Amino acid sequence: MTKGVEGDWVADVADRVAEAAERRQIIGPIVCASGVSPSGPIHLGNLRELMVPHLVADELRRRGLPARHLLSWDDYDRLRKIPIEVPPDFAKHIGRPLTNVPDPTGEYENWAEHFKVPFRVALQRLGVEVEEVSQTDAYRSGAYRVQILTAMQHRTAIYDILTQFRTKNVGADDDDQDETEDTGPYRATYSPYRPYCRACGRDLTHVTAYDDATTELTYHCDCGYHDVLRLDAVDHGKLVWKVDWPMRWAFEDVVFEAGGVDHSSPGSSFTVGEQIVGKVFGGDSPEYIQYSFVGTDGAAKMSGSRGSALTPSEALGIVEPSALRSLYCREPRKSFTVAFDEKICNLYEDWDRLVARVTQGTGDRRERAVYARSVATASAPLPQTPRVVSFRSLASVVDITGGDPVQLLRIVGELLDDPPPSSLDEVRPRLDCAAAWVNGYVPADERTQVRTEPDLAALPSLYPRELEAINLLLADLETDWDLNGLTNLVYGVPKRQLGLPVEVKGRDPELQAEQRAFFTLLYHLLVGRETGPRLPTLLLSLGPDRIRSLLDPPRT
RNA sequence: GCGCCGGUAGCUCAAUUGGCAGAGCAUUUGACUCUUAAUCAACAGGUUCCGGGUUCAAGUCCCGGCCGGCGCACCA
Repeated sequence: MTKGVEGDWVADVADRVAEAAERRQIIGPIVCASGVSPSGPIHLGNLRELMVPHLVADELRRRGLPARHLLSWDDYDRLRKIPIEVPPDFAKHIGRPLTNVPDPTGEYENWAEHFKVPFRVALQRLGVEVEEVSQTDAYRSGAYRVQILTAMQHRTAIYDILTQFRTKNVGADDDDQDETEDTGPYRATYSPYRPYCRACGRDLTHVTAYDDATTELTYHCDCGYHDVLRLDAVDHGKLVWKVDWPMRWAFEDVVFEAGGVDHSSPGSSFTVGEQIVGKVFGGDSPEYIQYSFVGTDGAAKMSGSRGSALTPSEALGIVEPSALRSLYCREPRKSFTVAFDEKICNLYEDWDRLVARVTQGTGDRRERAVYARSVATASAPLPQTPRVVSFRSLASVVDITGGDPVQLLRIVGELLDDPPPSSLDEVRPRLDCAAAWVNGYVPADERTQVRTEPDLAALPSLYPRELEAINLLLADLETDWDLNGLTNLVYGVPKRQLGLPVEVKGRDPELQAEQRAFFTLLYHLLVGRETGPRLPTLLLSLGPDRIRSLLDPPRT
């Protein structure tokens, strides 16, 4: 057996899962399952639903144990609500399966696909390999027909299990004692199977009768339609969630699955499912761990149906895949946030520090584990930025150069040691992340905006002394066109105006005041603000022509 | 009502199977021709929420509280 990674929760869970697989005498690959409803943008919280089983499956594979990672798309779920940006007439689709609702943008074949596609791309970039199962396909093809009939046979038992956990009285208000004696009105007609109406396609249906002998199910729909289905022949509905989930455990022989806290509370789907899988489907419940929400910034939870939810694709636009993976290596029970604001710099610093410690051999066990799981999967390494420049620096450089490739290459060369980069590809993808972040997430008033036109209001009214300073600057602008030369030049101009030799150092108050005034003048004329990036860097990135056009425009 | 997570330096958080409580930012001091969240070095910073218990040893494990966050209760 190959050796896996040790020293973290993933290894512990993998131990448990491997033992369970052996105990259950599973032959063939160990199934780790994820389930996602593509009802809205699939956000960074949902990604944890994938990443936790992924890491476990990946650890099993590292140990040489075959593992499958299933992604069940809950795309046969009903459309529940429509986001504000969608045309209101989509309300008519509420109650229909997500795969039966058109994509509002018209881009993809249906509503579900619209959200699946970008998520798939993100998974691929993160090195997460899954086998997708569409619940729509599974239900419609009759794959679960036997399980549905089984559930209907045991519908009263299912009702009683559900009742056991109920704390809110719905039917008769007896006390909690005699659930099995419950004869409330719901028990007699309870159906764990919910048909989609064959007239209107929605699930506003009410099951009124079921005949065990013929498997004939009678329902009526709020649309006015009445109908009878034979469940052993017709596939036009699904099991309710709390039954559907354990059914899949049995159907797929799931050995590991993770769930959010909302599924893990008592009376919620997992605790209920644990009983149903055994009593109804004769299967085992999977090894299970719960995970907490992933937020952005301070928000502890993101709602999938709000516009503010940020997705893995959006995150991957600004965070390198390995750095993002490293976040999901944290204890699943602990919630964390992904920074889209300026804290993203800390995120990168933490990641760079971790990489440095591990590659220098000073990292501890846990750090080595996080590193190992972040930079590669059992099957392949993830792409890395070849030469590391701090994200903060890159963002700043992108900001002041406006992304100009020539300027970028030169300044990045200044930031790197030893051999200068031959191409910007050496700092990609991080450079692209920094650019995307600056352009997409930094508020306009925090960005450096170089004037596009010279300040014609200010230029003519400059004091002679200010004009002189600018002329001194422009006269020697290209004499030493590099960071050092420009540094000496900008600091030297005020010295020359004061009649001081340019070599003087030290802190003459008069000189300092003069320098400050000069800098402020330049900032006003170049970027229209009191301050800005370090002047030498700024000048370097603007280039002589641009500087001249802003400081010494051709008079007309 | 039930469940989960958290409470550690001024702030944000680390701390592996129990093993000398640690970083970043901020503060202070010094250096940098110095203006921007693109420097460097050093000093300082603690009753780990409270009360018990187990242990040679507890931030960590157990019991009981307090405070905060999130979730669940026949919706998927």
